[in-house]
Amino acid sequence: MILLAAKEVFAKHGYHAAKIDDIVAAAGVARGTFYLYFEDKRTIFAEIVDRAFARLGMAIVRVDTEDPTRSVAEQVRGNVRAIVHELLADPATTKILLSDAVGLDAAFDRKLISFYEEVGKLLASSLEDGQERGIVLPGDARIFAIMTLGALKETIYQVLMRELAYPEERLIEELYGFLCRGYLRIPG
Amino acid sequence: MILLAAKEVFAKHGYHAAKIDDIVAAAGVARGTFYLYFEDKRTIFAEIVDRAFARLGMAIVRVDTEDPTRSVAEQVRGNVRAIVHELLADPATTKILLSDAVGLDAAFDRKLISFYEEVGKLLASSLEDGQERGIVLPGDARIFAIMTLGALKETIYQVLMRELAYPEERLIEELYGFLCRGYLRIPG
Amino acid sequence: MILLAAKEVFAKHGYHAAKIDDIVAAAGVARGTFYLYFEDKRTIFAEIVDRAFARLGMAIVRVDTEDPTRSVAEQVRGNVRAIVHELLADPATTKILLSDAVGLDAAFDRKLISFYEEVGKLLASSLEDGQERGIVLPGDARIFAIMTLGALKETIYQVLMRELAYPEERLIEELYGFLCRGYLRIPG
Amino acid sequence: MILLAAKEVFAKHGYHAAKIDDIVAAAGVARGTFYLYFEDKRTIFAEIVDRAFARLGMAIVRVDTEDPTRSVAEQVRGNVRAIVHELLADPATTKILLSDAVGLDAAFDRKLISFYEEVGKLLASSLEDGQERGIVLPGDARIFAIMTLGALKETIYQVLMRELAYPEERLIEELYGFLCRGYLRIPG
DNA sequence: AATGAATGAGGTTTCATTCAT
DNA sequence: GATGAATGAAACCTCATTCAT
Repeated sequence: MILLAAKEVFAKHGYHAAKIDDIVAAAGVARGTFYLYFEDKRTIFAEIVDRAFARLGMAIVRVDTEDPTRSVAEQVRGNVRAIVHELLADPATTKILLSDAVGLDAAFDRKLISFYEEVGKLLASSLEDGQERGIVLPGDARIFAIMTLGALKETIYQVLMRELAYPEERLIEELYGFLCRGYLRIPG
Repeated sequence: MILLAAKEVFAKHGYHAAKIDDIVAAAGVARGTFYLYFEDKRTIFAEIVDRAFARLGMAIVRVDTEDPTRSVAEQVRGNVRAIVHELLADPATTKILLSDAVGLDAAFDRKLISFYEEVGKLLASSLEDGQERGIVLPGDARIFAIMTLGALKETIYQVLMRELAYPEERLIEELYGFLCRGYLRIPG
Repeated sequence: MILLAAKEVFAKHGYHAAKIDDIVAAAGVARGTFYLYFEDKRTIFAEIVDRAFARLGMAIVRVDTEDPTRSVAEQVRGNVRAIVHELLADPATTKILLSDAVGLDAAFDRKLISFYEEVGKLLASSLEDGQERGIVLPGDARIFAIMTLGALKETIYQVLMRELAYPEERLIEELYGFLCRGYLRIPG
Repeated sequence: MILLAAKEVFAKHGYHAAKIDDIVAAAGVARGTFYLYFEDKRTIFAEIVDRAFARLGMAIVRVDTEDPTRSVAEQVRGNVRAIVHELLADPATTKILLSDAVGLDAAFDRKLISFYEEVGKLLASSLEDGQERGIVLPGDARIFAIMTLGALKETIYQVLMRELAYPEERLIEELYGFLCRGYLRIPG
């Protein structure tokens, strides 16, 4: 399938270094077949990114602070787990999201920023919810959300790019712990 | 000066959309003159990134837990302040670092990863130092470093790309607070 | 029917802008079906032109200067009328003949020139006949034929392309008059 | 010079069969050089046609029926002579005008029709002038103009395409005679 | 040192045609 | 007979780089 082949090629070479020829060769179809299904290179790349965003969007569940069946801790961990799992399960796509799609062009930057803004809003509103219940420390929820997102993105990015050998569960625990406690205990 | 012009053009359009013509037009020199000073497009871009990395590298100072004149808190805040300031003082370069330089090609990815690895090592070793003194919570210092870097990068990235109106000092405080406490206080 | 659909599409868009897709869409058949009936795009276009030429060829009747039942004037008018009628009755085909088929490629140019040459020969021989009988002024009958053909072609071409609103009979009279008298009466 | 080379190539192969490669080969420059001076194939073709139209437009002079120094006959002959000369002097361009530029696409058709319309208007207004002075027979001057144009175009077209060996002066005389007298003398 | 006209490799895209179903 | 998914040759055009002046 062309989309799959394209995903691998983009992940391997990056957007610009990936030639249509590479994609069709990987897919085992003729050049024309590519253009039968996708308008152009940009379009298939956007398709890959959009699908990934859609999957990720579905992996994130709003935290319900009043849910009697699942503690907030469980729900937060669950979210972190789902996202980390989604990202690590398909490294090619994740590399595309975190590396190739970044700084592609102005229009694509807007798409990325827009997605992260949505995620940020969802997270921030959960955090504000938590702040009302005293579960979340006072402070700017929007920035909390951004920093959380950044910690997560960078962790996954470096794990993938540097091929760091951390088990998934370990990353989840570290991220969760970081959110709960930070790490600095400055005396006095 | 050509380098300055190139910086603005790269920041505005991104690496690939930036044409040599745009750069020389912005610099007010002829096309040939560009190649008198820079080997090629890649080289001038790398030069911009390398200089930025050098400046950033110099902004970061190893935390000395035994310095009697400056508390650790002060030193950490000072580091965060220096980095944030450096990044916000030259938004064009920062946009290049955080957006355009990402996913450019395999070689450039290595350069980026390598810089972040260096920064991570420095930070991690400070953290390990702090752990011995009980100032830093136990845990994987390398991951702490990565998450810290991610929180910082994403904050600056979104502030620049979304033109969020946070005063510099505010961002520093939020980042510092996040490192110290996280934000979650999960009951029970 | 495919030929009909092709005729309309060629007339509307011109040979090169007319895509096989447009033709089969207009004909309501699948792409493959087209190639069941026609070798290729060139062939169906040539078919349209050839049929048109055949019809036109049949519309032209050699003038018989000795026919006791129809005067020469009647016969000439009849020829002009038949040709004009044939051309205006099927504007799509006429546009193809006078516009799309012109300058298509070397081979097609030869086909056109060859048809016009045939028509010219027929006309010229009638004119020579008339010259012997004093009905046609002395002069180069071949050039008379060419100019007559040109006047006719241009008139129809402009009527079609500019959508000039001349009634058929009017055009016939003007053409006939032009052939009989020219229009200049240069004094002295 | 590229324009010259393009003209020859277009005249020889026709618009569509003429490849940019043919043009640059004929011009002895690299492919990129072509695009340095001309936007694309269409543009250089239009440039050739526009220049030809401009030259032809300048060759045509409005007939002044009151000019005491040149008789109307002289002026008409002069016009025919100028146009025929212009067309025969540069056969490549003329072939382009009369063959390749025809039916190229809708936009180009409009350009052609528009030029012929202008020429037609100029001629028609001269003819109307002549009608007032009794020099031109009564009748639709617009159609006279069209038929005149057609006779001229077709004559030149066939002379070029069939390589008919008529001396220039001969063609001028035949055309002039045709306009003055037509050729039919239908008895009774 | 500075220029900018010329270069041409390299990539994208189109669309007439084929052929297995 | 009919279909339409697949083909791939062919052509266009861009733009980083060179080099004679």
